Amino acid sequence: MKKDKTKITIVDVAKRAGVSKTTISRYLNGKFEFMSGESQQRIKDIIEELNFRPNNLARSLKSNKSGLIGVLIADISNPFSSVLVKGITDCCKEYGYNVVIANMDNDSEKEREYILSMIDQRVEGLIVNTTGENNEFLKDIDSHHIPIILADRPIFPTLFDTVRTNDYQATVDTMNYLANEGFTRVGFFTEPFNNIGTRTLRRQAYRQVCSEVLHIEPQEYIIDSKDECGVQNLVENFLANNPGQVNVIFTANGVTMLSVLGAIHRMGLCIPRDIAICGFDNWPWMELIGSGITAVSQPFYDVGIECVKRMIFRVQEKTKSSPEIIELPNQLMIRGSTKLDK
Amino acid sequence: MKKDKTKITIVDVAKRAGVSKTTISRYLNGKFEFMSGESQQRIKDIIEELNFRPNNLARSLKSNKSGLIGVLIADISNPFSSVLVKGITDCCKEYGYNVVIANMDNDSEKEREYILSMIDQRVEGLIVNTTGENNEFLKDIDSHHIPIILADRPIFPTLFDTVRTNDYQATVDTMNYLANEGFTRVGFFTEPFNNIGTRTLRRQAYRQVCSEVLHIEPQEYIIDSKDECGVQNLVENFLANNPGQVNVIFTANGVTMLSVLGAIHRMGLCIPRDIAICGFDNWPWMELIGSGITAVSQPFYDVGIECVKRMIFRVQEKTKSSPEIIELPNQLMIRGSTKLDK
DNA sequence: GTGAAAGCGCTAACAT
DNA sequence: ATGTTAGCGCTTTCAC
Repeated sequence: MKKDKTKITIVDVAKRAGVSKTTISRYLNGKFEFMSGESQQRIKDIIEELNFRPNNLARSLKSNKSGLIGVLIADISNPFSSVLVKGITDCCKEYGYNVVIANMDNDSEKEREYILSMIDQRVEGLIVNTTGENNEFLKDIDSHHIPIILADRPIFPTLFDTVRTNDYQATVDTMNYLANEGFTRVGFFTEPFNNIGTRTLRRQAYRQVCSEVLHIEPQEYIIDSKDECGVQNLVENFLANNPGQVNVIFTANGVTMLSVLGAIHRMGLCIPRDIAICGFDNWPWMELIGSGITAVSQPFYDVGIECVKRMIFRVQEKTKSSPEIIELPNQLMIRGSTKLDK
Repeated sequence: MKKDKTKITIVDVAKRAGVSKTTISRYLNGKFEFMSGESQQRIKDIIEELNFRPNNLARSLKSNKSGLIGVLIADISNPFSSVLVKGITDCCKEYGYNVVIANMDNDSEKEREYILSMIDQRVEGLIVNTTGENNEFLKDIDSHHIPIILADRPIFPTLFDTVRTNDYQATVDTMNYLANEGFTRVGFFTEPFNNIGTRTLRRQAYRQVCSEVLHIEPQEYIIDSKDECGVQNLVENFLANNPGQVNVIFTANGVTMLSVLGAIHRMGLCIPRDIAICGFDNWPWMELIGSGITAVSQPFYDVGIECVKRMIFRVQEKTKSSPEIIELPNQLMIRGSTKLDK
């Protein structure tokens, strides 16, 4: 039906309409005051007839605004990421931005490469779920005058706008809940910390409640989620180290939860009779395991939304204000995996 | 440490280095044969000193190559999507492309908007996990000479390159397995078909085995996964309709599986004693439900990879060849949810 | 109400 | 080995 043999430009439209390209440009930018009603209609028809679409590359070059926001995700296969990305893309659409996305694969080298590549693309801002290994590098990026918003994972001291969840408080609350429930030993299972602010915060909170409320030594187990056998050993260790106690495992994130649940399943243990468990990240399937897995539900979608809103604020502000931390509330979903028969 | 008060360009570098901008351009493009070793070193130093990064917008405008690939995802919150996206981004990185991503939210209107927006951005190709409602529109896009690759969801008749999994055969195989296992009734649970090729194919295969192997009437249940109550009713119906039979539920995708499992869980039924179940999409947590959920594992990561490879082929080919279907194999993961006591 | 012309930052003939 | 020049497609003064 429609055809266009070769790239058609504003000039083609202008010729066909018998006006100058200035007028076409004005039309494209909605400045209809500067043309007659006839011209306007004519141009409209011709654009449709030629199936013309303005070249944003050229527009962007002129205006120095690409309409692009760069999003760097530490590990996009983490289910957390897709919810975050959904929040970001949904909100960007509202503001008329497009999203360039990159997957770091937990590799700080890739993170650096991508950041530079995004700058080359002249993205107007960067939303970063950081691998945690590029703090210095990120600071340098500031010299490119590109706003950076950290998603979920803070960097200390606070140099950038950060949108995160109240992990510290949520951990404290969960630990207190466990203490009230009658648990006497809590094992903290986590992936390696790797400078990731979120994990570190959760550990701090865990330690605090251990010493101040439970009056026990922290018991921390660092797992390698790819090593099934290793995870199983750690679970065994935890149980062996705490005979006669009321034990519960606290996992620092969803990946760890999945690994530990796998180990428990292979070991044939019954939740919560043999071992209770709870942890960060809440997913629909958690309702389906036994009588449900107690979990901290994190508002990742909203984190995405808030990141974009802050980004827009930064892009529009005239004089640079100081970085801000936006903290969103987590919610503890209590299910059967931490309910003791009383 | 490094500073740049204002946007610095190739001209600034040229001035500082005492050469013409052509030479800088050559340097940026690695054409070192065209300059002395000294110039090369000088330029290198100055670029670092000024913290200069070439403006890709300008480069792209010149070369008419944005280095961008557009990716349209029907529903990015579907776990399937994040694996697909990971495949795509990983592979794009290898070929030096960046990825612009958009979430359709299963909305065909948004799909159209985004496609146009991507064309405006001059993406070099489009990878589309389509909502299934824009077949005509997609055809028109061809007039923009932009290669389109369909990811996972085919459109019939075949007008575009498509990378998908062998759903038809996998469904037939699974159905045959169920028949062999001793099941006499298979209920097919799915979300509305909505023109989505994948779902339609699975239904066809289901029907074929019903009539040719099991010699039963197909029993299809269309669920609304948001309506918990409704799902539960359908499961009850299925059981009520088939008293005295050996029943199994076959779910057409992961979302349906989750809904149906939720209903079964709330109804207090035991898998597989009261009801057996299996279906499309395999996720780690499926090992953890009872004695495991039998599922068809789909190679979504590889689908992503193949989409990009095909895209690269299209971008580079001189004369347009006809569309091709690339079919990747699924794998049936047999677990306890379909094992009958014998 | 409309147009001519300069220029965004870069690339690529075509010189020399 | 290096520079001059003419654009890429669009926006935006400034002039009529």
